[in-house]
Amino acid sequence: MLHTYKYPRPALTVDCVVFGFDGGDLQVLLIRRALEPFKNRWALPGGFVHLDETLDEAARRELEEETGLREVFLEQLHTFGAVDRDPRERVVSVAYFALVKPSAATAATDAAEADWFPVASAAPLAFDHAEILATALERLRDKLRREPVGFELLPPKFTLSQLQRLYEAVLGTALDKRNFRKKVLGYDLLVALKETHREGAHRPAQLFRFDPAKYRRLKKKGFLFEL
Amino acid sequence: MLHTYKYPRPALTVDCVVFGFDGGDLQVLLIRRALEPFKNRWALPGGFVHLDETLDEAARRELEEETGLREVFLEQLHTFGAVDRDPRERVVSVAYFALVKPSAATAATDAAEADWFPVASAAPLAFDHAEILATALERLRDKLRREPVGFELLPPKFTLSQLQRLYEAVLGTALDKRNFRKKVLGYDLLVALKETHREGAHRPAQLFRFDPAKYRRLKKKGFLFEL
DNA sequence: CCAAAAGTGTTGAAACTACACCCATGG
DNA sequence: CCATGGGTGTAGTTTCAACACTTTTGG
Repeated sequence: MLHTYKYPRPALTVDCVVFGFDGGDLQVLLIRRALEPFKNRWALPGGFVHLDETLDEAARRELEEETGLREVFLEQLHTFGAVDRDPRERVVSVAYFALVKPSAATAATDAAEADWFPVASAAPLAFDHAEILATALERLRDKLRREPVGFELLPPKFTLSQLQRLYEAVLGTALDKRNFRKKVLGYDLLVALKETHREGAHRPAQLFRFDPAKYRRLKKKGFLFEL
Repeated sequence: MLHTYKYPRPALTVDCVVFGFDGGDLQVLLIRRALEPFKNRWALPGGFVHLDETLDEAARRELEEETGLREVFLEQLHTFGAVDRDPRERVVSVAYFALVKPSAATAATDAAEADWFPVASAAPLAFDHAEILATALERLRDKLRREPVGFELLPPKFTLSQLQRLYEAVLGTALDKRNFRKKVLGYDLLVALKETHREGAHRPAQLFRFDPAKYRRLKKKGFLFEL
């Protein structure tokens, strides 16, 4: 069945910039394209928006279809509409950015043609996806400093050092250990667990979890997180 | 001529939230709709995206066509894609937000069915435009606190009191005069002019202008403006 | 006992808040 | 001369940055 309109319309897609963290590098999830154009190039997961779904729904659907990921932190990023961003025809793309925890991240690797790449060395990408990725990175840095979202990239139980390494990897700066701990704990958003993290030949580390309820309460009172 | 596609496509529009400041209230520019649906209701200026223009270009074109405004500060806000946001058919809208100086603002009033409303008391709006406006307001508050964009809502030459009133109107809080002046001048982004602003039966006020070049230089060095 | 990461306090500098009076003008 | 908004400085408090050593573990 064909669809006919009085005026021409751009095609509308969603693309997702999916970030993960392996303890060392910030990573992006990419899909190897099976079809032309840009056949065999790596690209952001995404696809066409259906008429009966919202943009958010389209992003989640495509993400699940192409990478198997569900229940991730997902947020609209920016809409890209350069006239020639797709060589075939006019395509406008609503970009999303997603954060996934390491547990989910490994699942994604099973997906057919998906793989993780350190953001620093992301191969040449299809379309304008390099630009989209750059925009997403900028936004992530901003968000990390102003909202407690780092936890979305860590396991539910994590150590302060893991959290610090994440901040350092994303922001690209070294942070002072004592000041970092003071500040983070000062917000009183982390609960110390009765467990420790043992690994390697050194003192075990205290595990914490993030308390989202506490954060919501604080946010309502106009509280501003700032790393 | 008709246009035919293999899969159905949403229509794609842009909508602009245009803010102005009259010295007292923050205002939005609205258009009275001439056609159904929502005939005679007030709505955000906007319209369909053409195939040969970027989204930014579409926003600027529509703005000029419907309000006569040109050369305004314009930035993409968010894309709205609820399935039933337009009762006729699926329409996805890329929302923009714009800041205009008082001089330009008066021009807009001449436009056929355009008028300014205090944001607080914006009449019932068409479609989901109230939601778009709310999102834009949130963004404006955020932006005003983190980037020096307030000047886009003031005349090229302005007094510190005008600037402070703008901040107070947008943020909805009273600010301490001395601290405000100290902070703003401390950034060294304003140049004191040799003119004063005389008005009313009191001491004339020093006029300033914003120095965009200075700001660009500072920004490159990782400087963060914060009111 | 050695290597490796976890954990912990203090001090000086800078930034923030609160606050009250004199100044220049027009009417 | 009076009403109106313009303009200015300080002191106490809080926040920030810099900085080095001890602890616990596994091998």
